[in-house]
Amino acid sequence: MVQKPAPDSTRRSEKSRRAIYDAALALVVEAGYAKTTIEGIAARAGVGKQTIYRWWSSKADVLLEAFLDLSEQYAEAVATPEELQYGIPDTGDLAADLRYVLRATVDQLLEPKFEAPSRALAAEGVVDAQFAAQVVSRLLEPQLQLYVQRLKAAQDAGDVRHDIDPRIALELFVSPLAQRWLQRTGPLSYEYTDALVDYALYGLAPR
Amino acid sequence: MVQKPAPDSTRRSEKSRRAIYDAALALVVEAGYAKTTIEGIAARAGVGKQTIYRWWSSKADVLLEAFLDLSEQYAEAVATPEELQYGIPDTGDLAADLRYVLRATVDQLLEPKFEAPSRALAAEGVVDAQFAAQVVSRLLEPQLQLYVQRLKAAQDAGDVRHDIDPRIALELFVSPLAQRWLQRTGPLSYEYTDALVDYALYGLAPR
Amino acid sequence: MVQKPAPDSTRRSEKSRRAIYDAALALVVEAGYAKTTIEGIAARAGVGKQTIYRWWSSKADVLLEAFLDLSEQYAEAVATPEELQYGIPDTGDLAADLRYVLRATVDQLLEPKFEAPSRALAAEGVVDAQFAAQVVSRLLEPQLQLYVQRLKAAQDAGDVRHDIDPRIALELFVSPLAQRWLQRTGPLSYEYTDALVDYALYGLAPR
Amino acid sequence: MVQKPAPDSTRRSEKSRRAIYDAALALVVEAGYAKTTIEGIAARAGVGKQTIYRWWSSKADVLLEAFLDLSEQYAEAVATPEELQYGIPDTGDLAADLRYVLRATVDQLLEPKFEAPSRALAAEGVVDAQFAAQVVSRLLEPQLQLYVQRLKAAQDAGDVRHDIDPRIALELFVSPLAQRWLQRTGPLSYEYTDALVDYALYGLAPR
DNA sequence: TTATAACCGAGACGGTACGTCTAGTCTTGTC
DNA sequence: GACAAGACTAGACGTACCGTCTCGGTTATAA
Repeated sequence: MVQKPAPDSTRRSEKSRRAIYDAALALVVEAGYAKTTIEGIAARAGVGKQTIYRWWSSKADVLLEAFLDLSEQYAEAVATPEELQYGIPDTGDLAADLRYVLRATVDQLLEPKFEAPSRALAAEGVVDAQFAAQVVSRLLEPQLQLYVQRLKAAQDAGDVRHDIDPRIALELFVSPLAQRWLQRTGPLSYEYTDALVDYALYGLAPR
Repeated sequence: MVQKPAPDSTRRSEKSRRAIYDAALALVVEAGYAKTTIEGIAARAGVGKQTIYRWWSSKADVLLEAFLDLSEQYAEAVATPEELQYGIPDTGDLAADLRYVLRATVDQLLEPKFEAPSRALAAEGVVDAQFAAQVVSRLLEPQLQLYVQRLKAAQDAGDVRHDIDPRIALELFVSPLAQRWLQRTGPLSYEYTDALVDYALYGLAPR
Repeated sequence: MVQKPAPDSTRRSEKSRRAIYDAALALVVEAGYAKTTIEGIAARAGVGKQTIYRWWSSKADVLLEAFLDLSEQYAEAVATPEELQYGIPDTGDLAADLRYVLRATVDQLLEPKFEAPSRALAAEGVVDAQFAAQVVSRLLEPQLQLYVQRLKAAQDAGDVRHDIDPRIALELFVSPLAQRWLQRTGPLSYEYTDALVDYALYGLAPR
Repeated sequence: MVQKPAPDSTRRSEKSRRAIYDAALALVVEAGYAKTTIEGIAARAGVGKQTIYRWWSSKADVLLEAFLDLSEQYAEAVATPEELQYGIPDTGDLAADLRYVLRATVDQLLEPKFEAPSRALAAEGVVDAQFAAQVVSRLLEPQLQLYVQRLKAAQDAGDVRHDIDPRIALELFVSPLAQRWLQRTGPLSYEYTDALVDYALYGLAPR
């Protein structure tokens, strides 16, 4: 089997890469993922198709990198210095901190520039295990680890049972929100996320 | 706008419909959703393309109906008479009942004949709101309502706080499983689902 | 080989046949032969497709009968009693008679209701030998025989050489007109047809 | 109206063009014009459909160019140097020259590789005025002009009346042959074409 | 006078081809 | 050698008709 020699990344055009990211994100927002095509991205970016095929293996791959790039830019632009380590606030009141973060997540999930590409990546991952591994390791898991850290701190402070696994525990409030958003099984609201925090922390069974 | 007259469903070929369902499901399992085409379904079913376009509006639409049909068949074939009302068991022990059902769900989620089409429907819904509404109302919500009923019974029995909303509460253990499966954010196992039931019922905070 | 039993023509619907003729002719005039379809004819005639397939073997076949019917109607409506035997006038002046008939032919060839179906039949015949045999025997040859008769009369009157074959001779003036019209190799005009009569009767070589 | 940008003909694949010509001609000969499809041509030529649609506007258009190309090749292969100017022989005996050429034409008209595509082009032209203009200007008229030249030479030599129009005169013997062939109104033979030359040159009326 | 068989309008069916669109590869000329 | 441009083979899209078939309904002889 003849292996195509890897392209020389030192000679890569930064301008083209940026144009491709912008075009891919814009098309997904404007036309939807299904109607976004490699040809369309190339045309909008003013780039040859081969330049896309040289550096990425699929439409989804382009979009993943474009979205990661967007997230980075966004984080740099918005975050205050103390949020730059990009954690979940720790005011000592776990419930309040979680309510705050989930409310912020709701806001972000409804912002079209994030929503459209996020959905595209998620959909691709649902159906393509290999791609899902990329999405999880580069996008989802890093975010979930922030919750793990906050929950571990809460365990140290005695606010969370010591026999629970933080990696599972976070799913009690994160996954319901994720599923409602992804599968549209219900509306998103602050009341909803507040309730999730309450139920998750104190359980469904009477005390 | 010119409206095509609706086809006469009384003259519809039952044989063709069945063949289309079978072909669609088989192709999704064998080749994957992305490589499943209307043309391929028609060819495999021994049917003209127009027969598909006459009765369904898209590949996803075909698959949804095929899957609903499959579920019906499966339910009829497998269910014992008392399960035929198709509920969640109520032995009086809520935790045990939920553990049982979630373990069964894990088994089903890993069965290829269910997994492949389920993922396809989910992925389409993630990206297409209109289709998602169909999936939710015809597939997901009916299943979720079974949990609502069981939780209400548990409230009556005093096993669940009276101030919680069952429709939200069920998400504490269902959504984590759904998300791990859909997005592949973690492995599925009986230990995992057992833990979910425990955490959800008794909360994360110490008693 | 199982032979389909011939349909019972005594029970045939005259109304449908007329409607089919009208629809076929109208569509060929309005939309052109290529865009005229059996389905279109059936729809316009308010007739089931099977009613067409029952009585005719092809689109061309329908059109041939429709055109023959039209010609009959036209002949009955227009012809004076003495023309009803439908011959070429014989005033004793062969050249004048031919000039008259060819001028009338030019007029008819340019009339859309005749032109469109005539062209369609001709085109089909060019490419389909079996159909051409129908067209020749039912449409073209009967008309050409009128020239044969007139030329034979002219031979008897001594106006035409006795050693010529009238069936060939008539082509000297008829075929040029036919070809100009069919293949559009030149314009049709009275001057042109007058010239044809002159050249044909008296030859190209100097006397 | 949005105009598709014209493709860059300098980058056109010569190999594909040749393959398309060959496939088109072969299919018309083997299967007939009606059963020759763009898809079939593409498949036989080992070419994408788009490559045909990029360079031609219709099946008829492909065939016209294929036939012109064939004619060129044929002319180069067969013609002796002196025939390469490709005229009608001028031995001084007009009648003999015309008899010779018309006999050769009969032979060619009956050769399947020429007959099938010629008929297809003629049939299309009968029904499509715009296409007919192409056929006439690129195929028919150049051939007819050869007769015009020969007849003008004959006029100079005193063998043809000076008051006749050669462009019309040639039709006296060419059009009958053309019509018999096209519309199959009669058999083709050397006796027939010889008679046409005789009648046309010396007229039908007695001398 | 009914029944019964054909024609009839309607249109669903298995197919085939249309003309368009995009995938992914390859080629050409520019920087 | 990366790049913009775009021609190439391949094949799916959704539509339009083909010619066959099945369905009720409506006549028009034959029982």
